[in-house]
Amino acid sequence: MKEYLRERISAGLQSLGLAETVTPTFERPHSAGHGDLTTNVAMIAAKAARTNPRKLARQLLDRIELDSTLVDKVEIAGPGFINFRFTGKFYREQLKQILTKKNFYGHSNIGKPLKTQVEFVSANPTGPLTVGHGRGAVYGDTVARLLEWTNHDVTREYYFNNAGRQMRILGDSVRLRYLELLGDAIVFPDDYYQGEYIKEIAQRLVDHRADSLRNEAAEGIFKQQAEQEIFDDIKKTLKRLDIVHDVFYNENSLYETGKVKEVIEEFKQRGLAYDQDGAVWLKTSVLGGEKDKVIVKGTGEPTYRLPDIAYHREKLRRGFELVIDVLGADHVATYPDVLAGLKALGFDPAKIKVLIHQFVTIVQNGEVVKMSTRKANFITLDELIDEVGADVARYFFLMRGAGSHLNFDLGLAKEQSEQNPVYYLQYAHARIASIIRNAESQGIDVNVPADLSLLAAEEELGLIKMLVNFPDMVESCAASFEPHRLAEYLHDVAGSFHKFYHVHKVLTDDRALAVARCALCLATKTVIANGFAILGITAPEKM
RNA sequence: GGCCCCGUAGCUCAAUUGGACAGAGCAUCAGCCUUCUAAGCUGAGGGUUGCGCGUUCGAUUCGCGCCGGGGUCACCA
Repeated sequence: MKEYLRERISAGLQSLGLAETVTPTFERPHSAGHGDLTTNVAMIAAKAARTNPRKLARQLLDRIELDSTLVDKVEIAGPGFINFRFTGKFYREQLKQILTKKNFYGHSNIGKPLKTQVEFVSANPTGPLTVGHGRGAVYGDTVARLLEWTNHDVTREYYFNNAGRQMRILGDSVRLRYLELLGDAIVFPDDYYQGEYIKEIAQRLVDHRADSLRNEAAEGIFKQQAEQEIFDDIKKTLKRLDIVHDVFYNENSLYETGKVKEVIEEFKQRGLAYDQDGAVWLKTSVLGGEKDKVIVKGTGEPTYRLPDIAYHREKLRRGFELVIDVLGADHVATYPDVLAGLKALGFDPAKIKVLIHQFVTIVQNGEVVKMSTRKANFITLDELIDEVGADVARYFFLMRGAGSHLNFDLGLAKEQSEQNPVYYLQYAHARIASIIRNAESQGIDVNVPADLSLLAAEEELGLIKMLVNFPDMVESCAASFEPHRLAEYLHDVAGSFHKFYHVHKVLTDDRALAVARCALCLATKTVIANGFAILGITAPEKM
């Protein structure tokens, strides 16, 4: 429809000699009184046309012809908006599309499919996932789902590092707890992992291996055991939220295959790296950065920058045309160096989109809880899911924009879980399912073609119009990586449905009308279910 | 101090990416179940969109300057 109007309006502008000044755009007015679609071309072009917007709009409309079976009414309103209202026929056709396409309604083939990677979570296996990780996990997964619905080929990837200082400390933390359980007197350093889970891992080692590990090194069995158990837990937690990664990429492999070394060599060859004070420096200052940065320390160990650049180079070498990194706000400062480094190596950084989500502030009993894995001061994602369930947890993280610093009051989340917005949506779905069951038990065949022209009431048309927006909604949410707008939209759909439900009885004695309303119910159910599929929320048949 | 996010109803957050009267939920108050699920619906109150300039037909949205909160600026990841 937009395409049709765009073509018509463009033709009109052409004949007025204004085709160069403006390309028409259309949007849905928020007020129903302003029609179904609106354009502001007349206001934008008015200056160049040396006339006032309303006059220009009039001239424009006089020069074009519109298909009256699609467009019911055109109005010039306000400062110069042109409002279009579509015919019932047009909407009935759209409604049929929903009923025909079912699970696929909202899938779009627009744009060329890109081989896409979404990297998210990527927490090192030093402890359980926290509520803080939850936001990135759910956000990343939902962005991946949106991209799948817009026909991209998506790989979900988890990047981790099982070497390095933190993992060494993790292994030694387990070793000390193990010795403690054996009755040895130990000194447990403050900067070691304080969590209970460390003791549990140590306990299992005692159970299975008794005191046979007394002289083992921290980096051996202790670290391995910890890594494995913690990783298993992380995967289990993610699975509860219906998040499954396709690839777990180990940072270490970049060293083993010589990729890291290659990158250093190449930087040096290009004159972008140099030795100084025993370290290797990258000339980030000539790549747009403020100052040069160290990529290999005096100890011979690289800083995070180097493997990150090597990793992203591999991403692009693996053929990904779109690479999405989902990062927490604490990583904002890290990616410019990585992108600059890639550009210097001859890769196109525009293929990489970095999505930053702000932190979740945890509030408990009116106090802000500072989370730290090492200090074991955290609320785990598992605890949250135990309390409120996976659907509420997912919805909670998705209902706000990624850029908002959201406050999470755990007590409130528990209290409100019975009255959580997600139930409002699920209730609409369950309600429809129930109506359809009743219809079938009354012998109404809900699948026969209905006379949709019977749906003429305000609440019916309002609902239909809402439903028809779904594909556009999916597309624009995917394009802007903003799942929260889909959540808002579904909330509105549910609202429209509940209103319709209260005003009109679906299963009336008028059989033809009942069938038509059932069709509307089924279409609504489809849109809600498809929206839930994108958000990763279950669509209950009963509540 | 430099850079990045944020500041909207009592609280938590939206606002179609510059559009028409700034909207939801929670909380408060008043109504609606002998009708398909009341986890629902209807109505009321609640706002100088942190403050001040500017850009233009039009600003919550863009620019500049303040104020306040968070993050980040390592040979830590």
